[in-house]
Amino acid sequence: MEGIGILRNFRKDFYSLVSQIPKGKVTTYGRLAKALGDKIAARAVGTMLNQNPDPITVPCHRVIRSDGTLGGYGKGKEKKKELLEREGIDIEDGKVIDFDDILHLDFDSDRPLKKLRQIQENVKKKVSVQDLCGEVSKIAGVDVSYSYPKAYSTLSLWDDGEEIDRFTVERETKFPYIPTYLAFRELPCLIEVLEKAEPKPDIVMVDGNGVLHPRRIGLASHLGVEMDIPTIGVAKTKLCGDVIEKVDKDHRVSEIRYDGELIGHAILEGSRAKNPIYVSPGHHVPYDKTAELVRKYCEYKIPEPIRKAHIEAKKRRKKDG
DNA sequence: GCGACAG
DNA sequence: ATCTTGTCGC
Repeated sequence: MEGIGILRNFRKDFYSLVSQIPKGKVTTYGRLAKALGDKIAARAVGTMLNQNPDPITVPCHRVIRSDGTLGGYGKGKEKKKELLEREGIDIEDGKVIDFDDILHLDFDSDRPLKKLRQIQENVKKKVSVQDLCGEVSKIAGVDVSYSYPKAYSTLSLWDDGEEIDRFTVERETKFPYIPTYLAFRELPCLIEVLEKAEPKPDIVMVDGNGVLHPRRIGLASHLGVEMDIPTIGVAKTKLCGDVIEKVDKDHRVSEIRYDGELIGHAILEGSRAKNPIYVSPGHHVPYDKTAELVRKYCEYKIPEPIRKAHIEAKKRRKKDG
């Protein structure tokens, strides 16, 4: 996989960025996200600060919210306030005063997320929704469960409507969850579990999007190109796009469009399901075949291969995680 | 307060 | 994704 170096060092590089904030200055979650290359990572910034391995060299107390309020702190907000005031920062009514003057902006960063976007653009060129999966009998569903920093990836293998195998692999999480960059977190896990699958599935259902993505390169599509296998993306909530027509018991399928372009379908199956799932081609599977195949495997809201994988991965996490 | 960004 | 008891509803 391209950009593996970035993935391995992403967290370390982030903590180095935080260490650049000098005493007497502050920055915001969003500014740090921008320094990483994409403001969408603001919440991931908060999560990583929360996992700060060394508060001595990584001054996460100097990261506050864009409205001047302090935000969270591992040892409590009072401790954060105390540390900031000790560094000469004025706080009134829980807000930092004279914000602009002490805002640290000039981070020395190579903006790793910008590079990852470039990788996505390159991979996207290789995505195809042409039918190359042929006659489908063997289907795999994959899902990943987390107990930081461990990741448990489970594969559920089906042949002719019957589950024939199910197993889990364990590895370290190297990259945080950042919306639209999910592939860089889960791809290593999914590739590892899929390489061990025997026999090889004709098609893989992934817990995440395919081309239903702002850059048309979600996890399922990225995985499909990376391993050169047919894939389908199945998401439980909507990442982007508009559901054209309301889905209910009578209208179980609706197109999802983004900038007027078809990028997937909302599908409501399973008698107890209230909200739809969001389905899109990953690689080498057309839109109609994607929707048809997913519906066929929906006993409940989520297609069975993914559901079984999901339950098993969670079980493994709770057992030895 | 609303809207909201896969896992 | 994870943190988490009981509870409401089909």
